[in-house]
Parts: sequence; structure tokens; C-alpha cells
Amino acid sequence: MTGPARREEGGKSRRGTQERALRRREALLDAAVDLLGEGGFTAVTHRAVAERAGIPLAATSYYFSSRDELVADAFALLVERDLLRMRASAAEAGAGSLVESARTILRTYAPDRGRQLGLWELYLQAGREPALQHIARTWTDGWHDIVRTLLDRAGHPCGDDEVRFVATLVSGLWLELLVEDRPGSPERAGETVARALRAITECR
Amino acid sequence: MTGPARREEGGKSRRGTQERALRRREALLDAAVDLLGEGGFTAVTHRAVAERAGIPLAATSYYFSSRDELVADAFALLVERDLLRMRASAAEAGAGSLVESARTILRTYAPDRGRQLGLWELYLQAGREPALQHIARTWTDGWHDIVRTLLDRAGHPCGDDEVRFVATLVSGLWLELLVEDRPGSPERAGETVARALRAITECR
DNA sequence: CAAAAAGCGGTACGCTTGTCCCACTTTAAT
DNA sequence: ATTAAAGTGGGACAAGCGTACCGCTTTTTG
Repeated sequence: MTGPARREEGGKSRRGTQERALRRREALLDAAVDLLGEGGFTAVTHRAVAERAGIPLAATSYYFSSRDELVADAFALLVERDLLRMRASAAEAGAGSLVESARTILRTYAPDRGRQLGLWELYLQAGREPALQHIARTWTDGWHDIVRTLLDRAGHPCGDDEVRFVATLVSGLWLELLVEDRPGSPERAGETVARALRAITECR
Repeated sequence: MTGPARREEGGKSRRGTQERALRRREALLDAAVDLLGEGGFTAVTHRAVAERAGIPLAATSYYFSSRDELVADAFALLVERDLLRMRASAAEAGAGSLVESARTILRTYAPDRGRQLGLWELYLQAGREPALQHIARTWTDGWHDIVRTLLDRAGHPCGDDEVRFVATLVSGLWLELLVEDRPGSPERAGETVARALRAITECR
């Protein structure tokens, strides 16, 4: 009755918590992430998560004290994975030009529309629930860092303003691309990014 | 039993629909919009809307064949009003510089965080429900038009690319401002916009 | 004026939801 | 070995949900 097996800092398993329990908790989180991608925020219910993870219903209440906590943890995990993936994609495409990098990153995420929509959904939710604020900021900061790295590596080191400028523009374009998938939009988005980069690199 | 009083094209009341019924329908829509702003998508339930509008529960089912339709109509109304308000705000601030205009628009929307969050929430939902796609695009197009007008009036007529560039950047900044309200963010956002405008106007 | 259509609203059904309870087994500590 | 804690899972609960039903009144139509 003391409390379920929370992930203590450092990822190290706490004394007294069993191995299997941690794996089950992760399975639940994975299921939650998947469901969020498939059906959005409202699809992440205790029952759906439990069934997806192949774990009895009561377990979800055992590992997460409330649905809000479950969603918040799923959000954090999603952000973490997203940034990891983005960093990897950026590193892989770091050699070519900036526009080419942007195109590579875009390709990486193309088959992942649902998950991205879910991520934005939760990000928006953070505007209403202060408990999610911290995670939302982590996402933004991480993304800005990636853009900064990318700009640096391309030989155009920028101040915070320029980084913010490019990062926000790309985010906005991407969100629009995600929501309204109009024909020809990806190409136009690419041109818009190129124009922004030109403005930063050529102009001074 | 034929069907409730739908708003036929042109806004003209159909023969056979009563005046009061249309007003009630609008009252329900207004209530839905308010609730969306206060509590987000999930707060828009039949019961909450009915109670807020001072109208019995069954009426919501009478005027809207389903919750989805109610939400969709509320979304459309919200977009319509938002664009109207934005246009008015833009016209009012059209005299000064672009950055000053941006600042005025920002001030107009400051006390309206909830409604803006709801709007974005529905916009995001449009990524999953094709029925909302059309409304989402209307919002985007309308916003782009406003930006175009603003740029034109300031003596910097732009092509579609530039308009898209500025509009998307401002949207992104605005969304970030809305979700994470960090101290000092509005100022930094202003600078970022100024930089973007400089890039467009000075550079060529 | 009669009949049909539209508007109205109380009520209830069926379902899903989050969460809790409690008996049970397994693991860890003493 | 004994005792406490952690893990486990079946079941049930109240609350909230969308929606349909159905008798009623009001308005419009012919």
C-alpha cells in the first residue's frame, strides 16, 4: 500500500521493486504511446491500454495513480523518443546542405503522422494542465537545440534569435503539413524553409 | 421528423423554420464555443452545452444530429469569428509599422487564451477527422490573407512564398506563446517577428 | 379550420469511463 | 522461518456520456 514501483531517478531500479514489474510498467507506457498515435488523447483509456499491453485492467491503476499521470508519463516518453529520433536523423543528414537536411528529417517522419499528431495534441494540452508544462518546454528546448546544432554544423552559427526563428518556422510549417495535407504542400514548405535559410545566411 | 432547422445556404431562414428555433440553435453554438474555450474539447458535452445555454438536454440532439456535428459547427463559428476579429484588429492597427501591428494584434488576443487554445485543439483534431479539414483550411487561408493585406498596406507587397513565410512563423510563435507562457517570451517573439520582417523587406 | 410539420422537453436506456476494493500470490527483509 | 511489503487480477461501483423515445404544444400549410 506504500506505493507502486515508480521509476526513481537515474533509471536504476529501486531496491524492493521487481524486475518484471518495471517491464510491465514500460509495456503499459508503450501501449499508451501507440494508442495516442492511433486514436489521439481520448483513445488512451485504462482499458484500452491494459488490453493493448496484455495486462489486466487493475494493473494500470496500480502503476499509475491516475489517468493524468499515465498520460503525462506517456507524453514525457514520447518527447524523449522524438528528440532522440530527431537527433539521430539530424546527425545522419548532417553532411549535406541545410535544405537537404530538412528534407531528410521530413522523410523520416512521413510515416508517423498519427504519433506526431498525438504529440502535438498533448503539447496543446500542456497549455491547460500545468503538470504537462515542463514536458512541453523540454520538447521545445530540445528541438531548438537540434536546430542550433544543425545550423552550426552547416557553417552558420547563429544567436538565439536566429535559432528561434528557424525552429519556430519549421515547427509551424510542419504542423500545418501534418493537419492539412494539401497536395503540393511539402514542396512549398521546402521552398519556404529554403527562403528562410537564405534570409539568415545571405543577409546580415 | 423530417429534420431540424439547419442553416441553409446563404444564411436565409428556410421556409418552415421558426425564428426562435434559430436563435436557440445559435445559443447552443455560443455555449459550445464558450465551453470549448474554458475546458477544451472534452468539456463540450451535450449536457454542459444545454445547461450553459439554458436549454433542455434533448434540444441539443434536436438541433445537431450528433456531437461531432455540434463540435464541427462550433469550430466553423469560432474560425469565422476569429478571422473577423483579426481582420478588425489588423485594420485598426494598419497605420503603424508592421511590428507595431503585430504587437497590437497580440494585445487583442491576450485575454483570450482559453478560446485560442480551444481553436488550436480543434484545428489539430482536423488532422484526424476529415470532416473538419475544410474548416481548418479556411482558418489557414484566412489568416494568410490577413497577413498578405497587412504586408501590402505596409508597402511591402509579397508573393505567396513570403506571405506563407511570415504567416506560418507568426502562427508558430503564437502557439508557443499560448502553450508555454514563459516569462519574457512575448518580447522575444516580437524581436523574432521583427527579424523576419527585416529579412523580407531589406533583403532581396 | 383541419392536418401536417416543426419545435419542445422530460425521461430512460445502454454503454464506457476512471477508480476502488479485496482476496490472493510472490518476493524481499529480518 | 516468519512477517511485511510488493505485485496481481477479478470484479464491481458510481458517474458521466451520447442518444433515442414519446407524448405534448406551437406554428405553418393547404
